Amino acid sequence: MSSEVTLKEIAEALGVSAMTVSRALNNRDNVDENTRKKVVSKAEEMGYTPNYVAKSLVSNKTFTIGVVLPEITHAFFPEVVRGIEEVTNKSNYQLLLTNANEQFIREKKAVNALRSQRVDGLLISTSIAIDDFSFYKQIIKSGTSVVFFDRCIEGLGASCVSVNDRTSSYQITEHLITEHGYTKIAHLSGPSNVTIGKERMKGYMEALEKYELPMNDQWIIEGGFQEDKGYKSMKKLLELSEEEYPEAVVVVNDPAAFGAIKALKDEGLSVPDDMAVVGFTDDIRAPLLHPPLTTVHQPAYNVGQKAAKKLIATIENKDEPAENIEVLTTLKIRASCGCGNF
Amino acid sequence: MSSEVTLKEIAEALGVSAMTVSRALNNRDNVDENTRKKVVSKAEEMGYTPNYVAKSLVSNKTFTIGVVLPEITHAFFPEVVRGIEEVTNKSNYQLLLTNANEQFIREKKAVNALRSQRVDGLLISTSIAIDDFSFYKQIIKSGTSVVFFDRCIEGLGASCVSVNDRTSSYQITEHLITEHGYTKIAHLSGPSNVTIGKERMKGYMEALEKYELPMNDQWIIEGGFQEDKGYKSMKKLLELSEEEYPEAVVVVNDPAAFGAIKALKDEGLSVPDDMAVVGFTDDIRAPLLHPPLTTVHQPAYNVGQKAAKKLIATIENKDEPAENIEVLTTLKIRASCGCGNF
DNA sequence: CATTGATTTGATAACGATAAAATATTAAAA
DNA sequence: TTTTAATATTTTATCGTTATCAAATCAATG
Repeated sequence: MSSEVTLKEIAEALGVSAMTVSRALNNRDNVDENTRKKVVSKAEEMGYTPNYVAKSLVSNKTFTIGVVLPEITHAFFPEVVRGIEEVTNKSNYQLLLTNANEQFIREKKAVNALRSQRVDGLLISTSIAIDDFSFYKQIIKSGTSVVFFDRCIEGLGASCVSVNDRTSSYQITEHLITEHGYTKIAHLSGPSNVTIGKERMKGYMEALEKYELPMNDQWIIEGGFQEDKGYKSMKKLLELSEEEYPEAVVVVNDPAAFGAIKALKDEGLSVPDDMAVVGFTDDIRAPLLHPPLTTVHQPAYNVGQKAAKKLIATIENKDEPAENIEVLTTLKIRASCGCGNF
Repeated sequence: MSSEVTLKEIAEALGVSAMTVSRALNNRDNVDENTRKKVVSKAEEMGYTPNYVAKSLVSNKTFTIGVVLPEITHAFFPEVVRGIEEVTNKSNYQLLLTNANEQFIREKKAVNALRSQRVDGLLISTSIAIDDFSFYKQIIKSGTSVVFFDRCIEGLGASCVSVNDRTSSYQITEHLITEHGYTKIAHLSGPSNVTIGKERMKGYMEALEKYELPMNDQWIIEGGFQEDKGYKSMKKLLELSEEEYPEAVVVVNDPAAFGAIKALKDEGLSVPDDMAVVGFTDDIRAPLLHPPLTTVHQPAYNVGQKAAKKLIATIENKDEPAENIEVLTTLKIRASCGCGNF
């Protein structure tokens, strides 16, 4: 960052001690009003910017929060980041943003880097494929402030902000059953080792159980969160004979639902007449689809705000109790489920 | 961040000096292989994470890059960030992300904060409404590495990665003229004090001049980059009498075009039959619109990559010459311009 | 066995800021 | 004017790491 002006240089220029300059610039008491004015104007004149690196070394505080995302696409996470941003900005924390790209190795690397940067706390949405929690267990035990969001790891004593995945998934499945009378309902799931994947699957199954509908292993296809994964899963589902086709499909999220719908269209099938499709996320593109996608609206911005607030509270008060915060979703009924008039 | 293990503590535990531990962990020569092994395993055992804050204080290097965005919506910038991210990740730099929310005061605050954090360099896309460049002039003169992207400030000696806004705007306007024979073409512009706003306006005007079409002040409406701004601008355009309506409208970017189309629909007008509309950005939603939006595809990811690469080169070699890099766009011809078959 | 040279380790200072303790200065009270 | 109290300033040490130079250890050579 080039050679910057230091306190000492200002001090020398004025013939006072560095300490006095420090005091003056930080508005502490015990500084003569004249001295303060002289110092402030000199600092301005010399283009002084305080060195937070040095400050942090003394105070053991960086006013920096590390954010670990599993992906940065157009959909959910940028919106969460906006929510985080709004809160941290008000409290003068800076965001160190990292993207693990759905790989736990990169996630680990990112977390370690952030810890080395001595961030004051971590906001983490964990990548898929974690089976070993010892990494986070140790970090949390070491006293690091952590708040998980969306993709949480439970049982580690850290707070968690998520969406009521299970009940939302239940509700949208229920909608297909009670409003449309579908009895053959499939599920294109996410990876089973990610909480949200598991939870959404559970909600789907609970709804089927409740209404005593047939559960068919061939109708449950494990895939992923991306469009191409949804496409593949649907292709696989369509390998069944036509008589075995379900009437409706609950897809784990919107991007995957986009892929699934594309697969249906590629096969010459129509949505929702041949097969109804519902998603989860309320991606910005969902209302623009043909037909507009029925989905679960996730208040991403709100998730970000809540997580950031909780983390800052935890940072600034070590006795802040951990809690699981569930942000509530709303159903967005559009046309892809078979509802008309859209 | 809680109490962390230090070099000294490891040193004491092993009965050696801190210096030896430092050397061992940083793979310097002049360390006995046995000592190194002992140190490394002890560090592992004690859960040591190097304190980059202290390291930075000595080395005057933070391996951190500050990014200043004018907004974080779903469209262009998250994609740019992904591109930046890809490059910085490979070079082990961390990203400090800030959002100025289109306000220069916040932008200034963000830049100062980042400078205080002693970032190694800055990637800046400047907010609208800057009339005074002295702020950046001083920063660049102080030796700070800066690369502007998308919304550049020229003439300050800093590199800049942008899109060929003027010629792209020219081309899409030309398309309206030569392919569709429109002679009455309006422009909903961005704020005139932002480079990209100015450039796109210029391209539009050059096309009109080239083809000797009438230029009408009532057809040039200054607005902004957001959907609501586009909506308002179009409403204003529609205050003209119907005979004065243009046949086509070039909108400064896609979100504003979405707003403009909404305004047209609200007035009962159809796109493109009553009025053709084209945008700029190739927002993820553009192909999903009714009708799909003809627009200019901006390689956002590529802009991010190029900007990050240039910045890192500048950081690591102070003699790296400044340059203006123009990333080329492509026309995305869809249906909103009047082209059929979509 | 002393000498040389290489290798390995240690002590000290420094990076830029601040906390805490020690002085110095000024103002108020006796 | 002296004493005391209040205010203002300086000095020293410290945060965790590394650069630099000094010291110690070791191996090889004559």
